[in-house]
Amino acid sequence: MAYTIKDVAKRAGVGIATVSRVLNESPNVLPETRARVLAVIDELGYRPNHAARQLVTAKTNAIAIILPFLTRPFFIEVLRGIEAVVANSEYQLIIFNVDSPEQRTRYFNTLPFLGRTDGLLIVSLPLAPPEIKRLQAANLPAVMIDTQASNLPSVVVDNVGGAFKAVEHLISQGHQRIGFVSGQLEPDLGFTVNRDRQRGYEAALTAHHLPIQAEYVRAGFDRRDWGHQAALELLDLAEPPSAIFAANDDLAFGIIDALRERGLKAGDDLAVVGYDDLEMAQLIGLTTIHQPMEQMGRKGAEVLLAALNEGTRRPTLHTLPVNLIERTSSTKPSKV
Amino acid sequence: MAYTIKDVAKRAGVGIATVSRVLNESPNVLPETRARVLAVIDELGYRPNHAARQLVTAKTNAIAIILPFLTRPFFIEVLRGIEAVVANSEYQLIIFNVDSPEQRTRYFNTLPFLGRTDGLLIVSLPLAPPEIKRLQAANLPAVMIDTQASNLPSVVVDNVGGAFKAVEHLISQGHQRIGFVSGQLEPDLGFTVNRDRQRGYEAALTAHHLPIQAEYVRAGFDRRDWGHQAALELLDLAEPPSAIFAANDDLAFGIIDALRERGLKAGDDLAVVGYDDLEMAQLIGLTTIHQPMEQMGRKGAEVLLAALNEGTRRPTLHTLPVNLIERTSSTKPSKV
DNA sequence: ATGAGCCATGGAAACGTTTTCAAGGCATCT
DNA sequence: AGATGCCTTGAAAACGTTTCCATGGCTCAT
Repeated sequence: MAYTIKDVAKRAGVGIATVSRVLNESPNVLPETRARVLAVIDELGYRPNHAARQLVTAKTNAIAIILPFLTRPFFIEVLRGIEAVVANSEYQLIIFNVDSPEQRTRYFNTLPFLGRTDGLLIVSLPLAPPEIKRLQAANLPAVMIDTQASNLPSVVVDNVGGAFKAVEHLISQGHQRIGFVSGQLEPDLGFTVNRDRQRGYEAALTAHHLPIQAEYVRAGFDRRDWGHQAALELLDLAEPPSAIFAANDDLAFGIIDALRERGLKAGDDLAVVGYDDLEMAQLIGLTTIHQPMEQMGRKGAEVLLAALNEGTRRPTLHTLPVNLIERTSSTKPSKV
Repeated sequence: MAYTIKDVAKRAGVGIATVSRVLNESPNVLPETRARVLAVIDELGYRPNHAARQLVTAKTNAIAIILPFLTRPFFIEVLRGIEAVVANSEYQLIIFNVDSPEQRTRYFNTLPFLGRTDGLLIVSLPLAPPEIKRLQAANLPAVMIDTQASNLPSVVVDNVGGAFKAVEHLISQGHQRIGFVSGQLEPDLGFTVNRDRQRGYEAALTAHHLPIQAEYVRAGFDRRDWGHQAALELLDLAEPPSAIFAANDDLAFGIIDALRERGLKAGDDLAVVGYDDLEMAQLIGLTTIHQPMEQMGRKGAEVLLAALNEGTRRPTLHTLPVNLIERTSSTKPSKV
């Protein structure tokens, strides 16, 4: 079929080893030899066979990214950051989406990327110790993004601190009764975001000597319609909160929707703060915690590439900062 | 390092050919032999080496997807559909994002996926004839999604027809002066969406004996802020349009934003129709053309997999339907 | 009983590289 | 002039599979 290194060698009147040396930019090749070989390569349109190369070098030049819920904006942004970095490297990006606990288990049991990739980026999915052990046994460098493992490099944001900031902001606006709406606290796939943000919520209340009221905490699902429903439930309480902190922007959108349904307006009638700073948050004036999603992806990819190229493999923890973006959904309420 | 087929053969007391036969589910193996080999495989935790296998079979078990602007919702949805199908196959998904004309050129000139993938999914990027020729010369099956090539299987939606529907809807609501806001008509990367939708816009006007007025057509950029700016420009005309058809939802969001700035409301004061039916369109009540983005991805992936498995390679054209979703942004205007 | 044919199996070639090792040429130093 | 050593080069081994081909045992029909 396609030309092989042998064809090039024959045509250039050299041995295949010399062609290989030219291909791999070995310094010990006479300039004129190199030129001749390159000319033949160009003439034939020769391209080295990846599989053969991989077989002998045991290097795939690919890395895999494993992430859940390809549909959610957060993961897309992370993916973007990763892609941007990887595209500028010699590596290719193989993507594995996990949408269910079964799929997750299957992936980490069968390790389908083993032998197909040089490294692994794991987004948001916490790993059990035996799973980590298996990765390390397979000698597969891995970097965790938005989740943490003590013996793997990890890139995270401070979810507890971010939630603390959000709630503290509401308190500084004079709010005393602050609701919390989030997805499952112990979800199937083991994310800890919601739990962490709840912790930040509680810490902020406690720090300001406010009570933690169970009826103000609504943990349900990571879906907009849950935000909607939870907001209605909170509004129907005998003493409804005057502000709501949503564990992510999507929930906040649902909440704002519910308010509108009741003829209320976020900001004027009830303060709402979200988390993520999705593009849409700006559009509708949602106060929220900005987290550098794309940058998390970038950072994670950079750490992995560094590990691959330089062999560095210390399990460093990179914590990226989050900050509050004040918009109209949390302006000072008329009545406190 | 890892165990090889030789280790398994030796330990099972068979030849390597027999192990290979077991691995590949060849029928001509005695059940007891098979069982013995499988036991050893399990015992050693043996896993076949991909590179070696690829080298001899010339099959990679991977497909590549090339798409622009990983950040835009449309492409994400398509990607989702593709991923869903591919995940259930034996193939892995390698992703190439192209954000600039240079990158596009580089990809299609160097064909970095050549020899690394068995097939190609190309999203939205039109291909020049020589590029197609090169793909076919390399014997790389490819399927186009949201773009069309006469000699490659293609999955498209009817953009002209969709735009026609949108504008016809506005006309049926009594509108006579209808603006059109879109991104570049001849963009760098060669998309034809905007051009196609403009054609639909003009066709609808003509079909209903309405004039095509140049000042009502605002082609600029595929960005929300352009929608914003274009809307303001249209409003400032001596005789502003009473309705605007936006070539995509994102532009429509910008338009609605601009209206709000002027104290106007989409639907009440000026009708707005978008295109895409993004999730957010529902949230803000935008009338829009729904296109089955995820399904396009699914269909494209299915066509490619069929081509790979069955060797079918006819350049069939699959056109998916679009339909109008009526919401509040296009309710009957007070004054016509 | 004998030949034909089938089935399970193993040996070995082939896939296309990289890399090791040996060798030859040439310049430099003594 | 001869020895030393570096630089360039090529032959061949190795990587771990699949697959072709040959072989031997067995069944079945004659």
